[in-house]
Amino acid sequence: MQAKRGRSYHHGDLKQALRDAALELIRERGAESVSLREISQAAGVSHTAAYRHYADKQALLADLAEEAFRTLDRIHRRTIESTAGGPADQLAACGRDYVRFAIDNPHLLSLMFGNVIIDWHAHPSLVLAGQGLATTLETVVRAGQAAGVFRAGDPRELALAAWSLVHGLSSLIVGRRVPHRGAPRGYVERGTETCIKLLMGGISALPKQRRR
Amino acid sequence: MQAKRGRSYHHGDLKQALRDAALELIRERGAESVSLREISQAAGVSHTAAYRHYADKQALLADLAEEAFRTLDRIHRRTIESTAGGPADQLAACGRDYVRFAIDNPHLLSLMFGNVIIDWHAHPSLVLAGQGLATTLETVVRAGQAAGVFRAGDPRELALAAWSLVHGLSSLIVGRRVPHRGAPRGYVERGTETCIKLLMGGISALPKQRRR
DNA sequence: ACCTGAACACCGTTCAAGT
DNA sequence: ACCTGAACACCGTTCAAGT
Repeated sequence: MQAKRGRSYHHGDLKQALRDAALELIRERGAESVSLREISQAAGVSHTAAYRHYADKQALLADLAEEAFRTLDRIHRRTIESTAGGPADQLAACGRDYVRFAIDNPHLLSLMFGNVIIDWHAHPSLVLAGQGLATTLETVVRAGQAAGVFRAGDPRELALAAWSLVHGLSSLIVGRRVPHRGAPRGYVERGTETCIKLLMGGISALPKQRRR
Repeated sequence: MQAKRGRSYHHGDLKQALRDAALELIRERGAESVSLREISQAAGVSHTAAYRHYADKQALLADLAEEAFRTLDRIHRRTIESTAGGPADQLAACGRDYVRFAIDNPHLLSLMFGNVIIDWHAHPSLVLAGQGLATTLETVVRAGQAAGVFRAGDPRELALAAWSLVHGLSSLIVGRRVPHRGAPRGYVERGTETCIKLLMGGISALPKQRRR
């Protein structure tokens, strides 16, 4: 976490200072409402200094999105590690993690999945970080199939279905398409559990009577 | 479709001309990349003329999003009407409609669900159009429960789960988070069917052995 | 090597003025 | 009533210049 070179410039590490400033502003108001100029100002440099470290504004946003993808993936992997009940419980726990991450970081979810970053393919390491998230889910699905608790089929497609469910719910909550405030207490929580139940019911290899 | 007043102004109906021009530009390049000035230019008026008909750019975008919500809802209602096999088939058909709409109109889906429109609550008729979409799905879920083919539970939560699944898939496809081009032929189609199957497996009231 | 300041071509929005 | 054109305060980005 130290500057790689001397102290011949302002911040020791302007790139990290820009990241920090940008992340804070985006967390508050969303990437659409934050300009590169005010990020630079918040980092204490002139409005063109960022171009020494990023090709353009998109590159800075892509860097932050990449970090967010890796953070969420790390949360998933830790949860998988610390959940003892097998793949079904692990997948359900990851789903809850995902929704909680979205609720706690709504503007980050938009950055990761909205089209703030226009040309996704222009940022290969971002693509990789996104694929990492998908791969982790796929691993759990494969484990569940191997254990005979998840139904047969292409694991990538089953993982996609699981991802779609929790991502769709997160996206609807964050976008306020679903009553959030002003809804009966615990509505989001119960909606999440209903989604998880639907996922478990749909992915399970066991007949319905056997479960729970 | 006629101008409500005389021909004392350019287009007969500038508001509609603005809508048309905006919709075409957004379909091509996405709302984030289209300016109000070029929409006005495409409609053949000065860059401030739009303010006679919309409070600001957000209001124009909200108008288009509202139209898109109503279009998708109309598609759903027609599908429900023309699908004979009962609520399960109707819900599955709506899911396929939803994903197809997203693939055919990626930039519209972003407009409807991304955070291009910053203050969702500032546009009450847009909120209503969005709720209409949810209500239609809820109606099918209620019908399925009444017929005993869908499991018991709060129909709003079950409808939310169904919506989440197809919306999440659509959103991942449109955002290119899931291999689209360059993927094995029919990957999206098979992924969609896997999602629908998961939905049906999760929402069904019947034991697994009885289905299909 | 790293940062600044002026400059350029754009934005969204306002407002007085024209018909 | 409807539209225009100048003006304002912003953008992202480029580039010559400073240390």
